[in-house]
Amino acid sequence: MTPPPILLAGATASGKSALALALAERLGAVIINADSQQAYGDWRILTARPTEAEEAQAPHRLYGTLPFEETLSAGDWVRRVLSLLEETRAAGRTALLVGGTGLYFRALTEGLVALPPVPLPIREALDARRADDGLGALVAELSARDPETAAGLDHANPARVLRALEVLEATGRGLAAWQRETPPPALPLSAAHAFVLDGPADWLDARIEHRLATMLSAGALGEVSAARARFHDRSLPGWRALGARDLAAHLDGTIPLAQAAEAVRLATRRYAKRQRTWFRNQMPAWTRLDATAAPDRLLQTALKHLDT
RNA sequence: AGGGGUAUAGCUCAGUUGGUAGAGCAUCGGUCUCCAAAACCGAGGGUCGUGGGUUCGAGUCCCUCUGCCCCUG
Repeated sequence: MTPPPILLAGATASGKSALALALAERLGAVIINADSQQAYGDWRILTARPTEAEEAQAPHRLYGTLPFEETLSAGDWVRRVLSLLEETRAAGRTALLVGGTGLYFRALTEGLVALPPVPLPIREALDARRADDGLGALVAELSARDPETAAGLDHANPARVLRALEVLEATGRGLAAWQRETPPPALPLSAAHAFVLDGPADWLDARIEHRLATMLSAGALGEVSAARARFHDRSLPGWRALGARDLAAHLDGTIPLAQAAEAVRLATRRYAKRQRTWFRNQMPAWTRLDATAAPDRLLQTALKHLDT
């Protein structure tokens, strides 16, 4: 019988890739990416994606496959993961999902509304209206047409308001109505081993700083430079990777490297904070692993939890 | 050395004709049902460089000293 999938979440720079690799080698597992940015083919150094050498040590899936112009929505990710789970099960291997995108894990383990994709023109039209008329007008419209969804929404948050409207436009039904019919999760927590790798904030800060230096000396600027030459539109999804725009600005000659590096450091810290808040409050049932433990010890602890 | 300027939150700065201080960023906490390395919400924090003076009352006016910046020698 195939062992249940293992889920490993952790803030950026917490050391989850290293633990995942050690676990995968030990268990013969297939590592599956659960990180929105490491999916991009054009980023490797910048997103701390596993190196080719590391990828050679165990099978890696969903890394570096996404085009720069595209995004990997939670639904996209779950669909791809489901077929990969099927594949690993058929091969009799353990699936090891590793990443820092909390929403992906939630969609997988708690279920996601079965909504058809929203046509791009609808989304673009709403973006344009927001720019012209302002968010307030859109909130007013939503409140009038779909009061139920509007009632439970943060009216100051453009992303939420736009999402509610685009669903209404595309399907003729309100988001709240759809959400009542959320199907059961594809992979409930009870059918998996779920870990959160976490350590103290200052410990993580030091790791972030150190990793940034490593990235820069490993050629992060060259990577950004290549993207800069190919993708002129800085609003493309691929440019959302932390540090991409800051380093590109330095290459543009707009800001000195030290300033760009500091901006990247801050952005990364803020991101790590959001991740830790999510893990702390949205994933209470996940088993905590002490990220500050020595690698061997960390591996042993994880294996021990898997035995039971 | 002389002349001028400046000193307010961790940082950059606002503080109107004197009425015991604000913003942005940072920090901390939180939200999150598919653009999520996204998009948002909230909170804490300042003996206003030092010592004196004027005044009912001084970040705000006057003087002293100290630090920093500019100009002249």
